[in-house]
Amino acid sequence: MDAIKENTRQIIIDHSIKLFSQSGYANVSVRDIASAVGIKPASLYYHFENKQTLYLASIKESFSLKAIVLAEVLRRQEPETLKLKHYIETLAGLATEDEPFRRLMQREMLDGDEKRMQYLAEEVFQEQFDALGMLLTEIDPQCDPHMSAISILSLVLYHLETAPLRGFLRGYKKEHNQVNYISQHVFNLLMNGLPMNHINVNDASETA
Amino acid sequence: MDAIKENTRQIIIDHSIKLFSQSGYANVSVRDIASAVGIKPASLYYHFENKQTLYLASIKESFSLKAIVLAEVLRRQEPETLKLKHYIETLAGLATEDEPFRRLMQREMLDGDEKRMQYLAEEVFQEQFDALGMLLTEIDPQCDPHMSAISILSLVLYHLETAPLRGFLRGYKKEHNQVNYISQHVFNLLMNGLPMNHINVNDASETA
DNA sequence: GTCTATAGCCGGATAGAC
DNA sequence: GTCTATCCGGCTATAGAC
Repeated sequence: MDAIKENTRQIIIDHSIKLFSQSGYANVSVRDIASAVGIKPASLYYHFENKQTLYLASIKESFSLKAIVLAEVLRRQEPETLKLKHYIETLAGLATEDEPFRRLMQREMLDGDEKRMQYLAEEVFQEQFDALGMLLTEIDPQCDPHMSAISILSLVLYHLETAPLRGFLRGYKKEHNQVNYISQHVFNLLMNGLPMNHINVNDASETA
Repeated sequence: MDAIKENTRQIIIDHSIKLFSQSGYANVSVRDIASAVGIKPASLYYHFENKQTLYLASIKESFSLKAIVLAEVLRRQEPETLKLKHYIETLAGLATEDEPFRRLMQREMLDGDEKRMQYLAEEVFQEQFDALGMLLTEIDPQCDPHMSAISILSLVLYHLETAPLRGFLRGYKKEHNQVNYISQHVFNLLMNGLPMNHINVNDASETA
């Protein structure tokens, strides 16, 4: 183990991830970060050119760590549906245990400029997104892998994203934020849809 | 003909909604808003106590308009599955046509404090959320209405939320952001689950 | 590498004329 | 109701000592 001696630069990034994800870029000052690290603001500029550079470094770091884990799950040799189940569980686990990461993602969807989006898509997510799409195509050869992949992600992540609001909505239980409960619900939905009599489905296709 | 003369207060709110949803609370200055309206910053303080008050007024205004439309759909006398189909289409339509609204929601999930969350949950969303849950319970009496309702919302809204990133991911097509395409995909998923070795895409050819 | 000190700017908000 | 003028605090970033 040689990675024990963390340098100041890494410590700064760690604190930045936490602070930026909690409050967003504009609401975190260089003073805040320096204070959290335990140095003076001026010292920060020895390690990073400016605030924006530090922010980008934080995002990159935070994102690439998760990518590795998810890619590994998709590479396993397992039956498709089981692999999907494990993927859902892993995704829910990662998103739950690392809330800062998830919030950074949410913020990027709102505030990320084109360049950053393209960078994230191509350099970070593309590979696993394709892999997930391929898995879904194996399960259903006629599916639209792009749409279906996003649907998987949405089902898992949106539950966590809306947690602050859901807590005040009727019918809320603590289990609704637990990895197992969410995974189970999502997997069931994907396997069976909303359980119902499929007799009348065609009625619903007509439009006035 | 008395509603034609919009007062300054309303004009300020309209511009605030747009600006806040585009850039977020911290990134919009009182000067920006005043400039957009065409008045001086000081004049703004005649109509609103401070920036925070103006922000809350904007949110409330923006949210309550949508609530009415969705509630109406759920009150109709229709077969359950058809009602669900219409709800999905309406939700997708609202979220697509009013992007500022959707972005304000996203931002509230990230930055809203407890008080604001509780206010939104109880005063704005509770009623329709319950109604949607009841509809889902009719479709599947054994479902968890809270989880299932969120799943519906997630499937529709997450596609739009991730649009900026998806555009750079392989397999992306323009249709993926269209109301009909999203509605159809979500409805099919809910009816049949993932392994849809099945029916139509023919119905999607309708023009809304 | 980290500090003190400070430049220079932009933010929210107020006072008071008209 | 809207204006001009201004206060004051917080922000990013830099200069230069140690």
